[in-house]
Amino acid sequence: MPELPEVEVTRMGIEPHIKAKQVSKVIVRNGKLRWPVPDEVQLMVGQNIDAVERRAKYLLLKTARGTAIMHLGMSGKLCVVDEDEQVLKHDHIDIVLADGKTLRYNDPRRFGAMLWHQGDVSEHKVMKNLGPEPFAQVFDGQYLYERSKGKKVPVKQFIMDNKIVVGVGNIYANESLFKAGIDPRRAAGSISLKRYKLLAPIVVDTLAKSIEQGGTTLKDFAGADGKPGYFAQELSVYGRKGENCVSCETILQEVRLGQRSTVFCPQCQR
DNA sequence: CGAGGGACCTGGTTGC
DNA sequence: TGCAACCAGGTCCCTC
Repeated sequence: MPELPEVEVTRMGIEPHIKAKQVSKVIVRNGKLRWPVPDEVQLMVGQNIDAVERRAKYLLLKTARGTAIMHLGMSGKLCVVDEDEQVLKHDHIDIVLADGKTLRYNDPRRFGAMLWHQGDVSEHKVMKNLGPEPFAQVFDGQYLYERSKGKKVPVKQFIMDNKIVVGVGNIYANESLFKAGIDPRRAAGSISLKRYKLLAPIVVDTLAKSIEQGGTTLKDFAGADGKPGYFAQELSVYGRKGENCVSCETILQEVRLGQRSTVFCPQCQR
């Protein structure tokens, strides 16, 4: 998937095409996503899309009647196409607009979701337990340090925990820990305030830089306009197991933490 | 409560 | 070339 930068790049890409537009039809070709797509999504029909927001890796399409909550899972994509654009394999949902454009959701693995919520979205079950946005004021080294106290979980899993901070996926967790010089296997609770004060802004900068560059292009990500992201060129450790550390030339090692591949430099990261 | 693992899916790559 | 095994950006949910 799309990690947070990819979701934000998607949001920025689709917003100008769908904001303030009226929905004329919602076509659900295959509603078997992570959760069944509820019939309530039809409540969008006739409504205007008032806002296109993001919370964590969820995209929120707000209307007066309720909010469509969308998640891209591991392989989801949203593109704006003409209504009569040929339907391809895995094009599961169309949100057709009155101006002839369509927001089209494609997701081979179907780990993504489309849900509907009336009222305050932050109360929805997928939203209510989320930690702060990395770009929020409260997210800093002090915050991470306080939350990490007593935790034995490896620091990489700690920063990927959505209850701690949202939006830090596998790529950016690997990259941020490398830049901060922290061994991803270390117990979260054993890391000093000083090091968390180094790490927090690095996480923020890494995500921000990736957003600026249009996300990271991996197997199947492209922005809403179909253009690939350029952040992949910036990756120091992710996907580079067995290659040389960009800083000290040591061979990068891989371990699995929480069943996720974790690449690090045993020399630079302590 | 925390830690650990399976589950959900398809498709691309790797290795025999 | 064929086919099985393994891997992938996420996150929920179960058991211990």
